[in-house]
Amino acid sequence: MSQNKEETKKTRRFTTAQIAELVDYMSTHSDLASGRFSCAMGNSAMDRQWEALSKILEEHGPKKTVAQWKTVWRDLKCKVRARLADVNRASRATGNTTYAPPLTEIEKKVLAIIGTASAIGVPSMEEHGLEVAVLEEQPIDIEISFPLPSEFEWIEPHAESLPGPSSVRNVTPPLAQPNKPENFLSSSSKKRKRHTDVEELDSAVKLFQGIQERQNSTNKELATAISKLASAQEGLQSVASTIDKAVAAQLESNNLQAEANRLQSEANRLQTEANRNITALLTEFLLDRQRNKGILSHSSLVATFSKKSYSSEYLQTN
DNA sequence: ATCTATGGTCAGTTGCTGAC
DNA sequence: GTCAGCAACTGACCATAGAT
Repeated sequence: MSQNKEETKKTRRFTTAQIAELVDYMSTHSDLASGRFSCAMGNSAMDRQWEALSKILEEHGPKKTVAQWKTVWRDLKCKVRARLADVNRASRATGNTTYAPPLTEIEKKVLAIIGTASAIGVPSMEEHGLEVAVLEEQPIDIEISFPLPSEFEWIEPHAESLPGPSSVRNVTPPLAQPNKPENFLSSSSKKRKRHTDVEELDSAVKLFQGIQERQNSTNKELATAISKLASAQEGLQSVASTIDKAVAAQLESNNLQAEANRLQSEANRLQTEANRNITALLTEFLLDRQRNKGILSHSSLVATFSKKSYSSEYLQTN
């Protein structure tokens, strides 16, 4: 029993220094914070970053496994969202009976990170033209992303469920709501509290801006690499075209060589046949001369050739 | 080519346990 | 008593295979 208890013994608590280090690391590694790498081999790259992060965190407190640090990060994000919900709830409450302490610097940083990663998407996957909207609307987006009392809820006419992540769908309609009386939220104290919330979130947005600037720099490097790759591909296409032409020329050469070989073979055959005929004629001529006792005349030679159906033209041309 | 079902993975949430 | 640690559960997303 005690052994079983020893197996399930919890590891020592993490320190504030470790949390600060964890949040700092996540603020500069948005892909890791969101858990989604958009590049090839994304899982292995993420594992390597988690390993590197766990080694960094070991230097500031108790040692934990990568899985444990993943859980810590997940729980941290969840708690920060809950804290922000508390702050918003307190700011909306009437009667000044509820109080929620303002967000700490660490919580603001976490909010900036998860705001970029889950509320509005991963910066590395941003679309053209999205940047301005993100920077300007981020505070409002977070401000209104928690349940409002029923009298404040704005119902979209013919509202339909939208596809996409729940975090996106939870984004409530704009503050300027049509057909709603202006004085629903018009008390001065509520305005002051809201203003304070916006100021707090402004600092979080500034953190996000820093992250996004780094991301933009990375994107520029990526674009340069892609451009180099494209020029290299053009060079390869030129080489491939040259190789195609060389192959076609070689094939044509092979065809011509085959035709030449065929003609040579035909010529050899004709030459062999002519040699054979000439040999036969000479043999017969010599036998005739032997029979005529050495008497050789031009008329007898022509007669011999004529008998064998060979004309004088043939002898002249061959 | 498009649609649908299925399985895997991961984030978020909740509730309980135990360290501090 | 507080809160980190942990397990279980749920839902969203994605890739893939099979059907149409």
